Amino acid sequence: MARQVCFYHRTDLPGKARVSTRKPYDTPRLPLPDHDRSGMSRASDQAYAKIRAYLLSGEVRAGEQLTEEQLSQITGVSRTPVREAVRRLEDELLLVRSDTKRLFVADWSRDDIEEMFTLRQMLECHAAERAAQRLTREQVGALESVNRSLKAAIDQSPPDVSRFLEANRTFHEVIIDAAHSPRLAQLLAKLVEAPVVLRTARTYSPEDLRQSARDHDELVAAFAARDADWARAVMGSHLRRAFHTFAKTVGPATSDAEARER
Amino acid sequence: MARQVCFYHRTDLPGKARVSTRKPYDTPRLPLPDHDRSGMSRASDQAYAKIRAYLLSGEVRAGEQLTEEQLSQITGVSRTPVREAVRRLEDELLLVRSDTKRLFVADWSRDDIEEMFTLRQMLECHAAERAAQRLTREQVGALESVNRSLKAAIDQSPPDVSRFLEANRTFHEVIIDAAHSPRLAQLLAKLVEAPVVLRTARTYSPEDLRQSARDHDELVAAFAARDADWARAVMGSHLRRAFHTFAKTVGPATSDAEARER
DNA sequence: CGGGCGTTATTTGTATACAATAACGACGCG
DNA sequence: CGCGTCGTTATTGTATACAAATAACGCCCG
Repeated sequence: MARQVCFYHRTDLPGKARVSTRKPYDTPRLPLPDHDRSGMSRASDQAYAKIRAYLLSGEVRAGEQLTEEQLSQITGVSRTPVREAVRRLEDELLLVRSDTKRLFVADWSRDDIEEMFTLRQMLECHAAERAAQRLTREQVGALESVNRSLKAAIDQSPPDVSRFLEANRTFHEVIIDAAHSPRLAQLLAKLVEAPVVLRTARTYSPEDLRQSARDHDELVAAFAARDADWARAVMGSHLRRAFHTFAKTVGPATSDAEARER
Repeated sequence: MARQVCFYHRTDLPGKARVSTRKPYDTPRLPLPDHDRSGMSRASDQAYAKIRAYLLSGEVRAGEQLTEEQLSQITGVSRTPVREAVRRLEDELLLVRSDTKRLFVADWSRDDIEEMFTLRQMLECHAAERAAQRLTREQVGALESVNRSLKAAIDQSPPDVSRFLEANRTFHEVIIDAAHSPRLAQLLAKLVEAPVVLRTARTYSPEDLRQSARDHDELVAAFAARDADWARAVMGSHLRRAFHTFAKTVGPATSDAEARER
């Protein structure tokens, strides 16, 4: 049980030499994204949250230029933590830099969105497959419970969309966690974050919501049966349909040849 | 053909109001990783390159703690660009932060490596499939040419490993480019970078190298035939074998249950 | 009227000083 | 002797000033 730790040795090139033979701080093998980090205290985290909220608020249009100075004033912190936050948002593809390092609000085309959904599907199907082989009874129970909450949100009138989205997010997170593939989780985090921008304009039809709930129920059934193939298949159709309901609100498809000219 | 640009409007909350109706700088839709960026001029880029070289040099051991101050002295720039560089290296999983933000050299377990190869295989098979449908005649020619260089590197005695690695890298890059999926490229970049750390200790058997070349030849054949399934299959076995030859030099596999206790 | 060129102003990049946080070590108490 | 507590030191985080890069503007010339 005693996790093997990796005793460290400070080479201390220019500073004072010092060797420690005791267990230091903590020695993560591979630390993985601070997924559940509660550390929202630091200025850069606040800046991140505020800028993100600003982008999702619709006050700012896709393609618009932003400056670090502006963001610094919006967030109330100096440019240093703003730059940190901006880097994270670039990583999530909500912000974008031109080749001369000017900052813009990302503008997602329909093809960009499809690409994103395709990748997400590929990775999340894999996650579902692995999860089916690894989920504990407790985790399956958690999924059921989350899904009850999701259905409750739908059954309200009007449906509580943000509660739905929250439950949906949690549902998928549990699966990804259960896949026990930290880097998979890391890659997915990047993909899942991005399209949230677009949800501002989204309207959710009750039927879409109910179909989602049915998909989740079937996923739970697949997990309970420990049927990896089933889980993968359901996850695949779940996400692919999600793309199409999403795409209906955007534009028609572009051919690859046209897209290449952009 | 005139790409539609998104004229921007500076809201300029606190500053001077100003509206421009002319095309500004440049308006990237989604800019995508500065893959080919020649911009290695800035201090943060130099810091990145130097730190990376330092990590690969073997002067520093996995699990060892580093401080921004040390890296600042090694690179000769101040902590600000060092922090920037460190963020990039964290992203590539060469560095790692503890939950209290201390910085460590990443320590990859065999399972970490397998996980990484699995993800890479999934994504790169997809890339090969797409590339088979999209590669131009010129690109196929480029692959052939690169592969000639790769074989030349092998046929030297002793084989020129770094030239081999360079050609190999280029070969895979051309395929990923041809897949026309910028976010796929971005995800793969993250995965491909990491294991390079481990190659310091790697010895490449001539037979492994030759098999790689044969795989590449078969890939080219699949591309020339525009056979997406073939390309995907060859890429899959190519990468899976790469993992096993890689793994032979590391340790035996760990069971998932054991791994969970770490 | 339009297009190139130098100047100005805006924006990003870097250095440095300082603040906040976390680890270490010593001390004191049970 | 173990273990919590507190002061010290090490390390990361933030603010600010300044430097470098680059886009905007006005000017001149064709």
